[in-house]
Amino acid sequence: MRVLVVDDEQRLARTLRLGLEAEGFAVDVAHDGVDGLWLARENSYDAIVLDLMLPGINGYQVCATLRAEKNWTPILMLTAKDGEWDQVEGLDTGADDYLTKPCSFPVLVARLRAVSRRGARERPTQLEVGDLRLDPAARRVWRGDAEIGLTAREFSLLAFLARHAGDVVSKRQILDAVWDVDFVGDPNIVEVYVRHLRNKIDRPFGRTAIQTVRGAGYRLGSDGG
Amino acid sequence: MRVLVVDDEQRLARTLRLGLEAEGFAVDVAHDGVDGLWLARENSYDAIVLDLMLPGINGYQVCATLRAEKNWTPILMLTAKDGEWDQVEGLDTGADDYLTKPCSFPVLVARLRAVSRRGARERPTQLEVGDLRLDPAARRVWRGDAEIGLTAREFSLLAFLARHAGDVVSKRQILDAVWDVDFVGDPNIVEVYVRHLRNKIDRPFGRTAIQTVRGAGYRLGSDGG
DNA sequence: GTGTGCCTTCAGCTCGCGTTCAGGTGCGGT
DNA sequence: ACCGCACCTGAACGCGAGCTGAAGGCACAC
Repeated sequence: MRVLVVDDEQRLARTLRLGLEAEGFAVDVAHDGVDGLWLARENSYDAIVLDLMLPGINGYQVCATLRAEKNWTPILMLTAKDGEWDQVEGLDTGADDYLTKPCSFPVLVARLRAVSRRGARERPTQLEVGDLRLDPAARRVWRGDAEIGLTAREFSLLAFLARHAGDVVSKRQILDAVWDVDFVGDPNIVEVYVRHLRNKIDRPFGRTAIQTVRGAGYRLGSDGG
Repeated sequence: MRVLVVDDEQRLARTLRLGLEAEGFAVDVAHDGVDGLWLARENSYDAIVLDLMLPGINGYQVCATLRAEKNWTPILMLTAKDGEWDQVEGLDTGADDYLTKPCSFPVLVARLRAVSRRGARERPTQLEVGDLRLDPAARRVWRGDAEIGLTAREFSLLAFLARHAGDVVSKRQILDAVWDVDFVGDPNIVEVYVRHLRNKIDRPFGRTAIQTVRGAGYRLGSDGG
């Protein structure tokens, strides 16, 4: 779970980062609207926590800009205002949920989970690449009619490749998405898991769906398999 | 699209009426549980927005009463932040969705549409997964012809799994839905209850309807049992 | 008070999974 | 032809997710 926190209050931002990381989120932080917008564009987050009041461009504008760019990353808006329900009127910037500061941390985490889950639900139910079929919700994979058992990591990796089917994805991109943005350790782990996958989804079927692009990364293609 | 709003806060009810009408809904408003119940009985709505805290009879009772009367109109329950959840025993009141106040208007509309859409395709009185059958209203469960006695928690858990049959649900999702959004305590409780359930609905029948998906959660499936 | 049933906590255990490592292989560059 | 680097391979290891049995605590009935 990757989360972007955009808040100019250093102390709050820091608290959020630490707390969310403790909850198992991978957290990026931006301290103003420009940085936040840039990070949101460059990366793919599961959710964005966005403070309304920001130096430079404010939360509304960040949100509206992203939506205008067809970026549907779930956004949880933080507002210091009282009068809570006033937000109801005319607040259609495209945020998925609102929270009034101060709010309790468990509440924020719960809402964040709800919001990102809802975003996830709107993604395609099934992924298909050639005769390879995977169901992210059920966490199941088939090659033709044969179901294949994968471990959690193997599944995450395959799902990531499938979402970028036909494209080359670098080892770094894979580490960021399947492991953690700040993964430290031997990148060889990717090769190891690619091998596991090939042994399960390719070799038994005489296929080569996962191709190595030397010096660039890997590509999942329907051709060759 | 006819919608009934039941809320005793005049200002909020007014805001909702105007907003929803602007969205093209036909809106009726009731300011207490008795009126709400009466309107819900007399008319046929596509959805009901129901505040939990009401003078006289509360939202929970309204919901339970309607369900007891086999009225399956989709219900979107509104709760104030924190605390009120505690009063909702087992969280299985028969409401179709919950929303915590304050919430954004777009969110409310989206959820309302989702809920009424779900209701549109003939809400099943009973949940069926393979030869497992459960009646949420009566809180009874059968495997084939044999009725199985479950405790409140066991039933809530099974009902939640059944509503997401075929999909993997994480331990966290289960805690949020069956226990509380801000449940604190040993998540091991989920494993314990899964075990209880298996001992009652699977083992005696030589089935494995509840599958463990290591690193991801649990899945209730018709296959495998 | 006594008893019963349910919810929750805890500690011990097991095995699968994730990760690391130490070679091995082959492609690309010069 | 040679070399270096990127990638492949097989095995080994440590850990932690999930399973289990038991016991404590609480509410409710009698």
